[in-house]
Amino acid sequence: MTGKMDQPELSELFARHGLRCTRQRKAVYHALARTCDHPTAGQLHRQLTDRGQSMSLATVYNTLEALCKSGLAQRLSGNGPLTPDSTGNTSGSGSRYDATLGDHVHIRCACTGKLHDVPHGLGQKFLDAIPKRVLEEIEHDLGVKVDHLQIELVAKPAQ
Amino acid sequence: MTGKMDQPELSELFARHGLRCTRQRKAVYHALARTCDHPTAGQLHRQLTDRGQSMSLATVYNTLEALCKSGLAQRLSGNGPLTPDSTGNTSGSGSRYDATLGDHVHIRCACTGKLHDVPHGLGQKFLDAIPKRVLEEIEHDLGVKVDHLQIELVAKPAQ
DNA sequence: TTTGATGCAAAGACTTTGCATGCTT
DNA sequence: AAGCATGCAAAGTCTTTGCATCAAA
Repeated sequence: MTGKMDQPELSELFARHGLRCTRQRKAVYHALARTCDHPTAGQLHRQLTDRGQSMSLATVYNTLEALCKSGLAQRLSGNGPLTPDSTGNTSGSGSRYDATLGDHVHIRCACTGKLHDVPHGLGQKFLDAIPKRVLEEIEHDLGVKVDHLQIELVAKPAQ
Repeated sequence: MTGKMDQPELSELFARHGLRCTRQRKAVYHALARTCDHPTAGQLHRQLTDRGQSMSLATVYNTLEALCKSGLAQRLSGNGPLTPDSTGNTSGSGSRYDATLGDHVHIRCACTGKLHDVPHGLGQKFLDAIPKRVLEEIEHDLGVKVDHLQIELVAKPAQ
């Protein structure tokens, strides 16, 4: 799992991906890799500055873009619901980011727009059920090479 | 198919969904239902005004929200790539909208961020392959009710 | 030392909102 | 006639960019 990531490993990881290792990048990557919810740039920035980390919002954006370009993170579909939630937070808007590599399944709350990982075992069952044959057929018919899947279950709390 | 939608049908459809039938709403819905790519609000607005339809961008947004709330359209995950394409268009940014009801599969170009429907037959094969059992297991374990799936194949043109 | 990252602030894009006016029902 | 939709413009977010400064390699 990517959860436990201490300094030396991180600096190696960055080096392997051609990224300089700075305090800010370590902080952003660490914060991203540690959660299984999928924060927006703004949420990450608040989270980090609340913990005493000083860094500018622009740097969070730049860092996230660097991480995505180098393959250490991915940008997910953004838009949650349009309206601010009861606490006044506009929690749904803005792109969300994810440091988990490889295909996995997300679940989005239809009410709050929050995005989470489906626990690995369950998500894997889902992915395993997809026949490669169908994917190949789609690739062939449309003349494309499928790079990865993005699967989202939109769900409400059970009644 | 929803493609062929003329006036009287549209006014009935709106009425059934509790929406007033105005020139602008007909235009927006018609434009949305007619394509299988998934335009942003801005793209729709440009498309409509280019065809001589006069309407404000705010109305396009308001109309799309009304359509979504009444169940005639859905908002899709927005974010394509961050950078404007070669023609200077920032084609990827902004929410995309879809007038097709029910689950279906999208394909997104990893380069341009453009979103399209996977042709119905192929998409259906994909969806049919998902075992209900796994979905029920997820619902049970997480205590949720899955409303719908959002599946996106991120792909590049075949080499 | 060289090169790339950061911070700040400003610019830009996307989206929502308030209010007067007009149109559907 | 009543009430909702429209248009406009203004305000609010979210995101990117330019440039001077600073830090990693």
